[in-house]
Amino acid sequence: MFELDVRSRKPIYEQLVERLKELIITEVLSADEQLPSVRTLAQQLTINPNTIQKAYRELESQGYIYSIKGKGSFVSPATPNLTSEKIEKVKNELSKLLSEAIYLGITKDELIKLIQKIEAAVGGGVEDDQNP
Amino acid sequence: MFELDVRSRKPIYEQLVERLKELIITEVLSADEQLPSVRTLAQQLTINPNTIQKAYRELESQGYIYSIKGKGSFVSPATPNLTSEKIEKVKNELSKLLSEAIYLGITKDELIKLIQKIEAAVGGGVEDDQNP
DNA sequence: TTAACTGTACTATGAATCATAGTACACTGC
DNA sequence: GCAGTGTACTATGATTCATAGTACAGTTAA
Repeated sequence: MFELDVRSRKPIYEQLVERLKELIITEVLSADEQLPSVRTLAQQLTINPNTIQKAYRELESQGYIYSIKGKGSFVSPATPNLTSEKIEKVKNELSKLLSEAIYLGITKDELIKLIQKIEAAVGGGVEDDQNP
Repeated sequence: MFELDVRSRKPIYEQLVERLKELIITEVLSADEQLPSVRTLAQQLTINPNTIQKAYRELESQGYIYSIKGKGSFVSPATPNLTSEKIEKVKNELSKLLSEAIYLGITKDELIKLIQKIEAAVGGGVEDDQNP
């Protein structure tokens, strides 16, 4: 479920944040579902509990999960709250990447297809399940 | 022209790489145009020449610029050569960011508009100018 | 040729970050 | 109480980042 590259230049905790975000966004992890405990996950991945904690802290600050002392960490049910500022940031990163993609020869049509594919997979977050 | 944040967690040389890529992609810097020398730019930005060199080396390895000993560093005229592998990497990053964007509530229509806007600004790198 | 520029390649140093180890405390649920 | 949970520290070693300094090779114009 987690593929970590310990010799990557990208910090382990960042890899964890990315991977968990992915699982939450694609709804592999459902809302209010309990995540593995800091110690359990650390043991599974044979890394330090502090590293897990750092990833969880980051995810919580970004609104993707919430933690309750003594109980555990859980997937946030709704869209993160940091919306406006966060959205600007994502749009900004997206603009840079899209420019690079076009520069590298990826066509507009390809990009639109990519969006449609992803939208179908993610489902726009909120959906009524009227079109199964 | 260059806005560097020395206290950012993002390394200075990475900020430089990003910014220069942006200027090249948007054709603010033309093909074969000479970049400031390592020492000159370092003096202008009041940072170490080694940091500039690291950024230039990275840009050269990615195919965005080329350097000639004794002459200088110049903007590469064509699309980078690392295409296939590089394209896969960009597509991968793009997928993650697009998923996050959709999750944050940005609609497919907004994303398509963003693409069109960027495509107009960048021009797709190679164009026949048949549709002005 | 000389002088002044260019890129490039080293070594060394200090600061910051990352991951680890270990300890401790507060809370929950059985 | 006890075993689980999150959380907050300190400390240490490895790595990365940016700096300073030196050196060498190539280009260009005086």
